[in-house]
Amino acid sequence: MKRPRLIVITGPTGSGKTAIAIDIASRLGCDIISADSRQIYRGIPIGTAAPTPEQLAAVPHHFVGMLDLDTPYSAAQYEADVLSLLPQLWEKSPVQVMCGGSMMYIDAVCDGIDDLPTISDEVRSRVLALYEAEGLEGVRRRLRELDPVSHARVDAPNPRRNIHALEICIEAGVPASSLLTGRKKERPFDIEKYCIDLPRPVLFDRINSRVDAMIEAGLEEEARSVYHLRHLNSLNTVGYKEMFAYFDGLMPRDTAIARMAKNTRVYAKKQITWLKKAADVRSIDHLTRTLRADNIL
RNA sequence: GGGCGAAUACCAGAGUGGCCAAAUGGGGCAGACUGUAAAUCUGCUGGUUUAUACCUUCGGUGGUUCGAAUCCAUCUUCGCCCA
Repeated sequence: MKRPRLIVITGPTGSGKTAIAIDIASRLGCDIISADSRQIYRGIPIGTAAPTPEQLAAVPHHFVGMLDLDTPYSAAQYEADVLSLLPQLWEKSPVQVMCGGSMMYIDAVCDGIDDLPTISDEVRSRVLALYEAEGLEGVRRRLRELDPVSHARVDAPNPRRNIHALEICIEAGVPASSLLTGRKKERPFDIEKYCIDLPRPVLFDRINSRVDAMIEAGLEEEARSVYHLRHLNSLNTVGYKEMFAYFDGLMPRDTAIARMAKNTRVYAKKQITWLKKAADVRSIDHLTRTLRADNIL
């Protein structure tokens, strides 16, 4: 019996993943599992370049526009959700397509991440209080007491990482580092990763014009409509941050738009860096070639 | 024609005798990443393959000085003001 397959299509933002994935999925007759930490939210389709209603109608999508903006979500949650969904999808087709640029989400599904406790509100606010009272130093000090290994390993000047390590220690009652196995999880399916790799000037041109298109499509209105929720993590997102700054009078509109494009380019670069490190990613051409050979494309 | 002011690295902009290859911001480049990841954080950004080292830079030229981006003279360009 053949193992089911998961075809992962990824690449930096603006590289054209969505269109390619839809093309391929529609020919394969499968669904699309979106791997995008922002398109998963409802109400922000323009700024996140979510698939259009037509695209959504062409191929069944999962994890798009699924959550309210105030619902917390995470890579681990995504891993669990995808793993529980996949068996149902495979009943329809032995090949499924995952598409997205949230590299950590993709890794969570493909390689797994270690089981860590969910941080309770109580622990979260306790650590936050410590951070506010004693700063990063205070957090680092406490972390060193509870978990010297993490203290040494965590990116010292990074508040979020230190806070999180400490939260895990407190929540779990054991050192966070003791919970990390560093082992890849075995999956009962084959995974193939493909990446769209455009020349940087081409990619950056696409990003710049996509920002203009978003503005034309009404990004400003969309951002206004969620402005009251701006403190939420789901809106700590390129496109919205800059618009909010403009609304708050922190910068002129033109500057906000220019920064949006710039920050999108920076984001793309981070994705490229992540992709460079991944050894198991092949070029998208490889996929289209094999599909053509099989007469699917 | 006269008076004043300005000229600094990719850009903006500090620096006004030694601690200056030159603050800071922007932009650019590179990287980290195990439950907020479109997040969060880091490094580099005159040259010399490494450098607590050397070399070349602060509009041009010539001086003063042990030592100049910083002082003087002069030239050039730009801005403002008076004709």
